[in-house]
Amino acid sequence: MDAQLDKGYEPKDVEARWYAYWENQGLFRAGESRIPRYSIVIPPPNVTGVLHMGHALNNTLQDILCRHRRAKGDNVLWMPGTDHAGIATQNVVERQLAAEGTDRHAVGRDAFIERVWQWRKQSGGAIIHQLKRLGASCDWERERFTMDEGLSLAVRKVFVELYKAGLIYQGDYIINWCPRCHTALADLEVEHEDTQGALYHIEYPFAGAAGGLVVATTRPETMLGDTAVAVNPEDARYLSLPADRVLLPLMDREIPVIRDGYVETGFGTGALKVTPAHDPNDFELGVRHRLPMPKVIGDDGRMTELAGPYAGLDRFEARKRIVQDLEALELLKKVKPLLHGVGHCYRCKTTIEPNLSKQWFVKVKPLAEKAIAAVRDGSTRIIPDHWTKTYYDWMENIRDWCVSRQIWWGHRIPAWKCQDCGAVMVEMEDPERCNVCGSTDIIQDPDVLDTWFSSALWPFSTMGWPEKTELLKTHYPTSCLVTGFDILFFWVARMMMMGLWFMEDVPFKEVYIHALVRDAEGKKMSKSKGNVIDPLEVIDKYGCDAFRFTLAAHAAMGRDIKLSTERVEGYRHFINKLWNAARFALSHLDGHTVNMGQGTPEAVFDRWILSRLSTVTATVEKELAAYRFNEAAGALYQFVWHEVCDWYLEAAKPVLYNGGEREKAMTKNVLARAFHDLLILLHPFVPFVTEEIWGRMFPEKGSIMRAAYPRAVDEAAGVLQDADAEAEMRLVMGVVTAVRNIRGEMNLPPGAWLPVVVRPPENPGHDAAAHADLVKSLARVSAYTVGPGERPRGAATAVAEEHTVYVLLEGVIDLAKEIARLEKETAKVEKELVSLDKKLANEDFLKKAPEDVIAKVKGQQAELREKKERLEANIQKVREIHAG
RNA sequence: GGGCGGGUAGCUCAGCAGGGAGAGCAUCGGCCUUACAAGCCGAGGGUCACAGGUUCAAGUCCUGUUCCGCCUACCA
Repeated sequence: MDAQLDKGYEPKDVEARWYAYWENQGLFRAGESRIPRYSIVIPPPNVTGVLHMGHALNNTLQDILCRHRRAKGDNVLWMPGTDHAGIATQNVVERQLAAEGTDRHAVGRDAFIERVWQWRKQSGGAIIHQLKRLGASCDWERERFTMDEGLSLAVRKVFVELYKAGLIYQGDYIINWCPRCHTALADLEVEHEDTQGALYHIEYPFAGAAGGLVVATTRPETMLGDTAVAVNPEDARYLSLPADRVLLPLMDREIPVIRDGYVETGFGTGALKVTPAHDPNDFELGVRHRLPMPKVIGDDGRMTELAGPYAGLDRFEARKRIVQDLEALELLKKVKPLLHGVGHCYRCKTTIEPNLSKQWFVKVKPLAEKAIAAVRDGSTRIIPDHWTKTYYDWMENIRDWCVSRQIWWGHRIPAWKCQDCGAVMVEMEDPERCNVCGSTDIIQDPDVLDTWFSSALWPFSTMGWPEKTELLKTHYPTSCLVTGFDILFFWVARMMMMGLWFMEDVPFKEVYIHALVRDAEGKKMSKSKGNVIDPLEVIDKYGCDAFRFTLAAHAAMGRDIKLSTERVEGYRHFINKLWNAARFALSHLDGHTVNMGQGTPEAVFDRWILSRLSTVTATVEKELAAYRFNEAAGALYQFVWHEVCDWYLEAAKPVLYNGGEREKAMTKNVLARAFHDLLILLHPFVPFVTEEIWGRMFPEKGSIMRAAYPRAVDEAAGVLQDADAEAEMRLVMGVVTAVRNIRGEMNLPPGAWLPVVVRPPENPGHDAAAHADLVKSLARVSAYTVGPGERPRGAATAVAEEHTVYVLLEGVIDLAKEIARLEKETAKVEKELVSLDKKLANEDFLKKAPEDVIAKVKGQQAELREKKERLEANIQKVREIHAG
């Protein structure tokens, strides 16, 4: 491998090459040891899915955690896979069939399912490849699919056991029906959207009396299925009515007027038409008042034969016709525009039809109780904490979960019904005859289970449950779940319930809920808005590492990420900066036998960078442990760019170029050590570029993934921070910055070498002269004099770290300009000083504030006073010269 | 209706346990200084949404107001 680096970092081939290498070397494989172990199960993307920003963020964060723990020596399992996405996948294949001019009914159930498997084989794995492009270090050899044999067995066992425990039942209830997908949906799967509709006021004439009751509805077409009109028993308007029955218009059917406290007197007319088969509340009323429940809207969204003259019409067409007909009969009294929430299918956006139907339900209360308790007692911690409340709210108000779906692709419900005696059998083994009457005329329920039913088992079904596998023993419960809040209820809550019930332990110790990725304007990305940014395009254009670092750097807790490609571009600069720093380092390290552990560094900048390195190591550790990815990324960014590149490399240059052999070797050791540790720290965030640099810099060491993680604290040496080195460097940097500042403000030619004189305070903590060479090279100083004495003539002045810095400019200096500059600086100091003086003049402050705070403020005050005095003295001097 | 999050520099956002307001980008000035112009060196820029309160001290804690976003809910 060539040790020289190209001038710019070219991610493309680097990424492909290293990913293949990692995979081939088995570096993502989970090991056997139990302790310490770290495990995460991936939120399985839909098998139909393509990688979007949500996936990219989600998996980048998981990868950072996993690579970090792996580097620290933990046995890491990152379990990958996909779910079978029942409805979505079926839709895909049905579209294929439609294109061929056929449909699933013509093809038949078995052949259709065969087609789905075929599709999955050909194009179902797309997202897995895309996750690899992202650098995800999943243990791919363990990849699972919710329709795999083992996971299907788990689903069956769970269904059978819950059924036998009385926690799964079948019944006729109102469910959410998608007429397009032709299936029931769970309450969660309905998206409510405010829609501009209308409130139609319709008169139902009294039976055998004049006048009528006016009801108000947003869905006039449901009136065909009305079996009552309800009013509030307290409603003064309706206390006595001319008749207790009304005539249902258009249907010529008499229906009763019932009285029920559910009806709001304030809404509409206070009279509610009751359609038990097509509205959840009406259904409740229907049950309470024993009303008939005719279905007038069929499963295909068309009116049924019970809809009389409207039979066969599409539900929306029927609405129009009914409104027209009512108008003609002069029974339509009013139409008022109304903005109201309308449910839509989360898969196809079709308007949901509440429909009476026989479905399977999970009785979730008993499961939810355990799930609530586990979070309350801290067995599982939700981060950030405020989601805990949302979790409780939902769990505490949970309603039974409709799990049957009228589609073909999914886990078939293991229930058989005897056609002779009606007995229902739910068993692990397919029954051959009725276990009550012995009849062989038994039929399996045609429905399949909600995909989320199988996803709920993911943390243990992927590890081989119901077998008691080694993997389960080692890695369940998992350490952490990383996910977006959009599936907190769909998935997280349900995993908690199932995990606790079947494994008798939580599925994960911690749940980290991350933000949503939005577009630059803060809008949710969606295909229909056309504002989606394709992660793969971003990776192609800017490189995977730049993209990952952008995501990590913006993954602040509890806040959404507004992503734009400009930002990624900015972080590409960072990657390039790192690359070029490494290029520089390599040009000096190449051929040098590095003894990183040998010798004690002497040069102040060497000691300083190692001290800073230990600080950033500790910071990364602390922030990652708290899921503050942005803080960890920010600390690394700051360190690489503004400490290593801006100061360390520049400080090291004179030695590296012109130093003696011994000091050169020492600095090279430190340079190598700094990169060694830094690359390891950065690797979880930017795996590719770090591995590439590592390979060139330490070719004998193999993959960076096998390297020993740096320590923030050394057991033997204790704290690795070097306070003296840091203080000395602060002084050097202060003087250098002061000189540069003067150079800039006075518009001096940047190339010019300037003489500088430094007047130290009476008791300087460190000798400013000690690092004269450093100051000279960093600030382009020709002659550097430190010591007491008069103010030099014709000098520009600055104060740094209690030292007065004079840049000698005799002959060139514009004295008026210098006075202005110093006055500006003084004003700044004064402003700060005023607030400190005020604070210290306050007796309450002195009495009540903690001592360390007072000491700190006093110190600051003294420092600023000193600085102010020095500045003022110099203004005075310059004035004298100016005047004279 | 209920809940949650947010309003800090021109933009995007940090600010974790109250103690001298920060970063990146953008802007302005100066530089092709032998790792990097995807760069270097400087500079300017904020009534921390508004109003009260607690405190020696509030961007940070409390109350209210307002605006924005999201989730949730059976007023047809």
